[in-house]
Amino acid sequence: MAEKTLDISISTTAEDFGGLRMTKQRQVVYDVLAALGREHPTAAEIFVDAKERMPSISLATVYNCLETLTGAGVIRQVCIDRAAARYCANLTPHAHFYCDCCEKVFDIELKDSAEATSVWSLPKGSKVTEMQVAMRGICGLCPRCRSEES
Amino acid sequence: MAEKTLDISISTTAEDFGGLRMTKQRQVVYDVLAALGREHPTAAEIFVDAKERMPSISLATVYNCLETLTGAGVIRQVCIDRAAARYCANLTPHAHFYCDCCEKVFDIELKDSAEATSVWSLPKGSKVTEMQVAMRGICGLCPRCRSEES
DNA sequence: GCCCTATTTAGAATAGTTCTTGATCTAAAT
DNA sequence: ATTTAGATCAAGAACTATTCTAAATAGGGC
Repeated sequence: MAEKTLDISISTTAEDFGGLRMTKQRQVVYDVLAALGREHPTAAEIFVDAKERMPSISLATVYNCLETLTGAGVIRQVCIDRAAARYCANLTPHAHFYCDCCEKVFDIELKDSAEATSVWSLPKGSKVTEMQVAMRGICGLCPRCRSEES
Repeated sequence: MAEKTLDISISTTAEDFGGLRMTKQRQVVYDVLAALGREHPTAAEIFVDAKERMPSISLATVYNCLETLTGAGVIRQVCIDRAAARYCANLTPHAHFYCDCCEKVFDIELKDSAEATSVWSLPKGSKVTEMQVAMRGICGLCPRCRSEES
């Protein structure tokens, strides 16, 4: 599977994206996250992989980069309960499903032409800028999780 | 506003609820949370109020009680990003809205006859046992937040 | 190349939460 | 009433994820 790094590196290497520089460290952090695909790694996990590509990088920098990239809207932070924050490069509107059985985090896509906020009765005049939807249960995808169902 | 403590104290004081004892401390923690209504206090905030009713109570006990009550399904834990966990005694299916302007947390009810998961394309065979929906934006409810809108 | 500022590094500090230990309480059995 | 076993509590230590701090470094504009 080719690494999905082009989106960002072509358009922003050594240039600005939203007023920020795409530094080597930020590029590495983004690349690592994109390479991990749908795995939703934590900062510590990203740090391990980033260190392979750039041994001098520090954990604080990984945190800084993740914050910068999140602020720039290039990646998303995913918080499930109070566990360590996870990150993903999938920017389509989607929810997260944590499987109690296999302990993985899955992306759940929005149904065709559905609107994530549509089932909620929001007060008039309110404006939603961000939405995080986290579900927990049994994914039913892997054999073990299928048998787990009562 | 009368304190909404009866639900639990009548049925469970000194008795079991789900195999657990409703101890004085658990009762106090529940009462404090219920009395705070829709304010979504943190453990530390609950601790302050609980100490007024029972000066000997400790923070660790507040944490223990909150965990126990959450596990028993009597209250809900609400996590928004990585901020301190908040708690609420409102058990109806609802989402949370954090207002960036007034920094309050509001309950958002489900629309009539709507299903919270209905907009998401869940994999076949999956089973959702819990769902947390957190929105962030401007509530538009108080005057300041109304003027905040562009 | 030099200067200015943004960024990085490493480690200390912090906040929220969990863990540990011994004390206390409760319910049930004696 | 006493004993016993197990659950719960209090206090503080420990832990974890994250943020902060200060000094070093890097990169773009001149």
